[in-house]
Amino acid sequence: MVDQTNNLSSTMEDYLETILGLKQENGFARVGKIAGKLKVKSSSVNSAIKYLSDQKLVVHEKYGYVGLTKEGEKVASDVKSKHDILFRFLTEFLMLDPREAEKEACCIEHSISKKTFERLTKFFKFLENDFTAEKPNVLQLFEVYLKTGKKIKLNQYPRGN
Amino acid sequence: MVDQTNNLSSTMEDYLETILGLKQENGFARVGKIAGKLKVKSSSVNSAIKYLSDQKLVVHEKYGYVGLTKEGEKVASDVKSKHDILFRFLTEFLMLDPREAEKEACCIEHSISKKTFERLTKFFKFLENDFTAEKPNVLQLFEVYLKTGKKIKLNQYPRGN
DNA sequence: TTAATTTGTTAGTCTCTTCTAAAAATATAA
DNA sequence: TTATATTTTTAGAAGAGACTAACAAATTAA
Repeated sequence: MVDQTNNLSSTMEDYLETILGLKQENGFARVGKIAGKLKVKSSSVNSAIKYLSDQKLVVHEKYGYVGLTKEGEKVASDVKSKHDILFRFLTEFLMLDPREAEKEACCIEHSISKKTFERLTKFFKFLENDFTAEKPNVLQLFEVYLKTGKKIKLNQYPRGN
Repeated sequence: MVDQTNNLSSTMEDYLETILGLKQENGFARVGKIAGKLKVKSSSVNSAIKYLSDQKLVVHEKYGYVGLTKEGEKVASDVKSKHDILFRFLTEFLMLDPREAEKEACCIEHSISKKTFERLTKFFKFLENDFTAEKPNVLQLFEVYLKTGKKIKLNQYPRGN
């Protein structure tokens, strides 16, 4: 059993997440690209990688590719999952501008608990496919409210679309 | 016009928020109490206060009370507003344990934008008082779903309570 | 009013994360 | 294959924010 007390700083989580992202986009990650994505200098990436290697979250041979260990990949994809659900929540539910939502998800992703993540996930499951007898779902009604300030009743909402 | 570019770290926001909280609870704030709330040493509070004084967000005479300037109070109560709406969201909506929700709100409060705050606020306004023709509202249905995993239809929900 | 206790301040250190500048390795072009 | 350009690494410095330890002021008890 490996030490599961992954008490990583959000900075380090960002590095892992970025490495995962680059691998998914390009098939590989390297120092310069990571720096570019995170808008830091390569030397900062280097320090981070050194630390993450010591933590057995990252593998890296000098001047070569940067990879994730099994453990590192788990951490990275957990963070990414949080990011994604937050992005959905901010765009689909609160109807924020995707660009803003993206930035904001990046911040919040490090702060939410597993439980909150699960609940948000369940909430989207709950909303999936209308389950009421009526057509319009909560989101549609909320959208109307945001636009018009009017709380309409289910039976006032146009049917048959 | 004062410089509104209050690009404060979350640490500094925490100090301001704590000072506001203590003033509301006890009528005043002082170094030791702030340290206690934030679980840091008094010397750390001192450094923070020095910085916040320079920023004209806090007033402090040696060995005396710590107060907020108009500007400082605004920042503090903005953060508190974010905290409160997040707490509501986490407890009332995602139905998280209040203790967990409290801790989590403390983290997220520094990451959410004004827009997100506004949208969350509007969402609660939107939910206020049932506006559908039916009794059960979204929250109640979601609660049932969380507990039973079942998506019930409006017309299957017991009436007349 | 002096002594004891509590509270606040100062000085200096440590960790984290960034940076710059310079050196080393690798990749590309001539 | 040598020269040039790019990328990576190293070393060292800087800032934010925490800490400890020692000192100073204020408060409380004798």
